[in-house]
Amino acid sequence: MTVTAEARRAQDKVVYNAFMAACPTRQVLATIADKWAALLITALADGSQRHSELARTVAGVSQKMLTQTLRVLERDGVIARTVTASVPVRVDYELTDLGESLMPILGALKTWSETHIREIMAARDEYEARELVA
Amino acid sequence: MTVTAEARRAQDKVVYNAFMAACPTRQVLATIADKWAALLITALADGSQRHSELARTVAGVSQKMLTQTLRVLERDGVIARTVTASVPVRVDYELTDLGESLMPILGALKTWSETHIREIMAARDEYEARELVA
DNA sequence: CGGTATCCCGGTGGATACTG
DNA sequence: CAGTATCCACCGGGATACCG
Repeated sequence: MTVTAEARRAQDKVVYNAFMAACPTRQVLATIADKWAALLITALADGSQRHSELARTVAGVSQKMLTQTLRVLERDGVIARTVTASVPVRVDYELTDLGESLMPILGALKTWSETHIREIMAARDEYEARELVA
Repeated sequence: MTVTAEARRAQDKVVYNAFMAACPTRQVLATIADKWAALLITALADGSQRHSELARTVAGVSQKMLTQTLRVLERDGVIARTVTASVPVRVDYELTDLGESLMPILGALKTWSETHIREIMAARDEYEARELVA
């Protein structure tokens, strides 16, 4: 019965969406685990930086993504944006307490990554090697 | 001078790419922080599961993304795939030692998320409120 | 200086159908 | 059951140009 199958899938989707929306970890990952966020947070761990400083610190980020990512982090209360009305304008970004509290986790992740990256690379090489046989 | 500006940007890009490729944390985030990976790893934390079990546990994932994500995790040595040649075929997935070693971090992330999700939500609401004024 | 606005390409990921 | 293949809509994100 096609109709009920479709209905079932639609229902699954609703349940799934509710699940996704409710899952705090997903929310947090969505905020801090995208292409630039973790890098920016880490960059700000050492102290506040101006927009242009961040652009240099996190080399390779485009204007657009820098601003966009900063907005999301500001929106979620991880960083604070301070505008100083001078000529030219000066904008500083710094971690909030919430942002600071994230550092231990990012630190642990960094440590784990540096410790295990070789294993991962080795696993990849091995996997590639097996692929060549097939 | 347009030429040098372009050359500069190209050079920045090379430096950036090298930086990205060399950064272990980025590699790890690319592996575990995508839409489904963290969910799958967490699902396997309680013990091995079959392909179809995972599909049910992580409700909402498509066949394609389930298989694709499992492949990446297998490739990076985070999970192990075991095929039992029977009829029908049986495929089990389980965490490797490397995958297990990831759990404390994922656990910490989960704890942090559950602890601070309210603050994040509050920050968002406040941000939205400010937006309305402007 | 610190942004917006616009264009557009490529990759992500969902839906569907088919295979061993 | 587990996986592959195809098609396609969507949007992430880079390049560029323009504003306050």
